[in-house]
This record gives sequence, structure tokens and C-alpha cells, in this order.
Amino acid sequence: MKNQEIANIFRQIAEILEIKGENPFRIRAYERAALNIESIPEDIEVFVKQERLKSIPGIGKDLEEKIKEIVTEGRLKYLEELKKAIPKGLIDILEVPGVGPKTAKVLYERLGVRDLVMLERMVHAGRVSKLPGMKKKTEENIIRGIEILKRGHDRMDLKTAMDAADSFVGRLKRLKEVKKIMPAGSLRRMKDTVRDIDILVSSGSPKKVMGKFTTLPDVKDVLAKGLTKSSILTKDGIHVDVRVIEDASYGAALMYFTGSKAHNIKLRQLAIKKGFKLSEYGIFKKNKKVAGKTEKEMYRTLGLPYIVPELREDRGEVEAAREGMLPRLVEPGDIKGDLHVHSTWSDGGSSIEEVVKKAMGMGYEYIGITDHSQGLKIAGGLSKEELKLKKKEIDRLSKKYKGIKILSGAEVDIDSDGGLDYPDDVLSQMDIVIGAIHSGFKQSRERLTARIIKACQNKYVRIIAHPTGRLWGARDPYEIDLEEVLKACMDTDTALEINSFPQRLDLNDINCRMAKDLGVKMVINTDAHLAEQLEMMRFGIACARRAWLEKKDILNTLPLEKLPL
DNA sequence: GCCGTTTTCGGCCCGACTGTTTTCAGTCG
Repeated sequence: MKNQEIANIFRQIAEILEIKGENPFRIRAYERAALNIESIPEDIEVFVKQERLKSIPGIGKDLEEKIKEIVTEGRLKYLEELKKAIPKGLIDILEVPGVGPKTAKVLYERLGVRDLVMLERMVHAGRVSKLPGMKKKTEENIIRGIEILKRGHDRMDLKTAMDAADSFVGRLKRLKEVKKIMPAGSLRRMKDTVRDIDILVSSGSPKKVMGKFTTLPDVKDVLAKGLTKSSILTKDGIHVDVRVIEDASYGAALMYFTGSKAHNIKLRQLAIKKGFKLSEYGIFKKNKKVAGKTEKEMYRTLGLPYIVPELREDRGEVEAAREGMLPRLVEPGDIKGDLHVHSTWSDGGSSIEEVVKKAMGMGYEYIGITDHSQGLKIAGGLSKEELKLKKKEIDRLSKKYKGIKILSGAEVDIDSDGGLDYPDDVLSQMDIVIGAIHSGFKQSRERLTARIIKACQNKYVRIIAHPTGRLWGARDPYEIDLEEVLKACMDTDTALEINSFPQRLDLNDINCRMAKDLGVKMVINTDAHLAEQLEMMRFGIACARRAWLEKKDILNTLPLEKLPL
């Protein structure tokens, strides 16, 4: 997959051009191309072979040539030339919040600043405030910007973001001046990681709302404070924006604030074509507002059906909407069961009975108890004898709880050669068999891929769990050839798991959409190790929805009798 | 650099906040 590599190259070009003060539209062309290329669910080399590069939006004659060069030569001469003209550290300077290309250019040309260290030195020496258009305040802002950057303005996982947003929303809600309030931004789009939290409020007294927001106990720094827009930094270093708008523009503001940026631009272009002007205040025809109160009304005015936030990435959703071809996305109510759950029999913290009760509470038809296999000692893997005892326990509980089918299964370790940790005669006794890799992550891409493919070929393996092994922030994904794995899944009718844990993000939305396009069945599981973790299902569903997956694409939307077990 | 139910040239999304100005440029989302 060269897609990401090419996108990265185009982004680097954009950054350098920015410092050079190039035509901003040319810069945006590179950024737009990068965004489009990385969100294509197919390998770009296929486009090269079939001479279809120009069918990608934002790719014209010039970028087509550049992509071809990268694919065939493995490098881009143009970028290498550009790099020679600009010191590498200067790009880091652009990362400092508040410092843009113009400032970076002045710093470089007037003070010779070529990296962050030097910038810091110049600021502290008071040299920056001697520059034209810069004074004491500018220096303070740069210092603060560097601090924010150093603290690691990293993305959070979706759950962390949701919890933080809930806390702000909860406290602001208590103000009687707040009419409506809702988190927007990438959080509302349910993106797997979130950088900033955006909250939209409708109110007739913005002053009150902003006053409260900027003085909440969690607030460490107020970055900006206005009547419609304010930004703060929490003590945990989370950036929160609040936007206050009057009720009549709530829908327009929600749309604008939810994004994505690319989706918004697309809609604004569409509005222009239809003779409208679209902003966060509404849709206007000759200064007369024709829509704005609700998002539905906004989309309708543009001649479109409502597009759910998860799809708003400019990955074809606007075109699909126009043609009435939007997918009917999978919903929480479609999920009939969770097929990957651990219990106290291995490394889980809840008994099977506790898991069963929780699953019934969620309205499931079935629940798969899939503890680890014998070789995985560290996670309390079950010996063959223990498996028999566990089966007895499940039989006993099945009599007690008639409203749900308890599936007896295992998450079977795939060994370093692709073999499975239980022999076939043991696997054949199980209701559900999941294959997963738990060791040997450092093997070559080819070997890891071959292991998974071999596991797919075992006739008892129904599901491959966490196929890339990533633990966000803790472990990088091991490298596999996802396309080969997808092909094997298709050939052997094996489902690929979307792991619902917010820190896993094993298969992202783009991977999943690629799977869908190839016709591979997906399964949304939680891999819960505690009964209450069955609730994590919502995050897996979010990933599936962002990948355009429908009920029919998901194995565990099937009723029990239709499950291919 | 891309792109065309007005265009193959001349556009390219729109508005808020800040700091430094004295009407606006830079940055951000």
C-alpha cells in the first residue's frame, strides 16, 4: 500500500511550499490530493496500472506524473529539490500553534531560525519582539505554543474524548442560558482518534456561557475568548473549543462545526453552484437566509438527503447522497450478539454467568465465550481438560438462561508457523473458533501474512481477531499484507474482526471499507474481559459505520439460526 | 495545481479571534 506514503510526500511538499510563500491554492491542491489518496480504499498502484489516476478527485496531469514517479522510482525528485532549499527544522516550526508560514518565513529570513531549539533561544533573548509586527505578546504566544507542542498535542482515543466532552457538556448544561448543547467535530463523526473537542451551544446570552466555560475548574489556559468562539486548554492538556450560536442557526453551525473540513468545502461548492452561499449561519440566497435551523433542512436545501456524521469525510458521500445511493448503515439494534468475550476461565474478570446476564441485558440472541487456548499461559489459556469442564459449565448455564444461546468457543493462538493451538478434533467440538496472533510480532511481513492465511484455511476457524495487533500508544501494529489476508478471508469464508476497544483500532475505517469492497464479511466484537465491557460495542459499530458497512456486511447481525458456525 | 450545466482561464469555502495596527494581516478550524 503506497497510498499513505504518497499522501505523506504530498503533505511534505505542501508544508515546504507554505514556508516558501507559494500560491495558497497550489498548496491546497497538494493537501487535497494527499487527503483523497489516503482515503482511497484501494491500492493506488492498481490505479497506476489501469491508467485511472485522473479519476481520483484532485489529481490532474501534473500529480499523475508525480504519483507514477513515486510508484516506479520509489522517490520524488521534486520533493528532494524542495528539501534542499529549506532546512528540515523549519517545518517543525510550523507545528507550533500560532506560528504559520508567514511568521516562520520572517523568523527564518531575519533571525536565521532553522529549528525549534533556535526559535526558543531567540524568543528568550527578546530578539523576536524586535521584528516588524511582533511585540511582547507575540513572544508569549510562541513560548506557550512551544509548550503545547512539547507536551505532545497528541490525539486521544475516542472514549477519552467522549468522557472529557461529557464532563464539559454536563457542567455547561446547568446554565439556564444554555438552550441546546452538543459535542461536534471529529468526536461527533466518531473518528477513532480525536485531537480537539468541539462543543456547540445555542443561547441568547453568549457572554454568560463563555464566562462560565472559560472559568470552569478544569481550565488551565484560555487560548481565545470571544462572544461566538472560545478555546481553552484543560489541565490534562486537552484542547476544547466552544462555539455559541443563536437557535435559528443551530443546524448550520452544527454542520459547520461537525465537519469534516473536506465535507464542508464540498457542500459549499455545491451551494455556490446552486446560487447559494453557505456558512455556519445558514444557507443564503442574495443575503436572505433560506435554511439554518436544522441540519436536515440544510441538506434538503442543497438537494440532498441527510448525511450522518460518520460519513462526512468527502469520501464519496456527497455524490452518493445526490444519487440516492447512501448506504443504510449498520445500527446498534442490528447486532444480535458478541462473538468474542473472555471469562474467568482464562484472563477475564467476570464469570460466564455475569457475561451472560449482561448480554441478555443488551438484548442479544447469542454470546460467544471465547477464552484463550492452552499455549497462551500468560493469559490463563485452557487445557483440553479445562475445556471439557468449561463446556459443562456452559451446558448448566444454558439450562438456566433459556433466552440466549451461549456459544462455547475459543480464541485460538496461531503459532509462529500458522498452526493452531488445539488439534482439529478439539476445534470441531466448539461452537465458535477465533484465530489470533499473540506472539512473534517481529516476524517479517511475509511470514506474518502467511501465518494468518494458513489459519484462515483451517476449516474450523470462522473469525480472525485483531489482525494487526496494534495497541494504541503501547504497541505498533505488526506488518501484514492486508490485501492478501482479505483475499484469503474471502476464499475461505472467514470473517475479519472489528475489535471494538477504542485503544485497539486494529482495522481502521479505510481498511474496513476495502474489506467491504472486496466482499469480505466483517464481525464486530468487543474482546471484552469484563462483563460491562460488552458496552464497547458502540465503538466497533462506529468504525463500521465510518467504513460504510451495512447490516448485510456484518456477520453478527445474523440471527442465530443463520450464523455459519 | 485542479477544474468547468456559465469558464480551457481565472477562479478556487467562509468566518472568528488576536495582536498590531489605525484598517488589517496572520492563523486557525
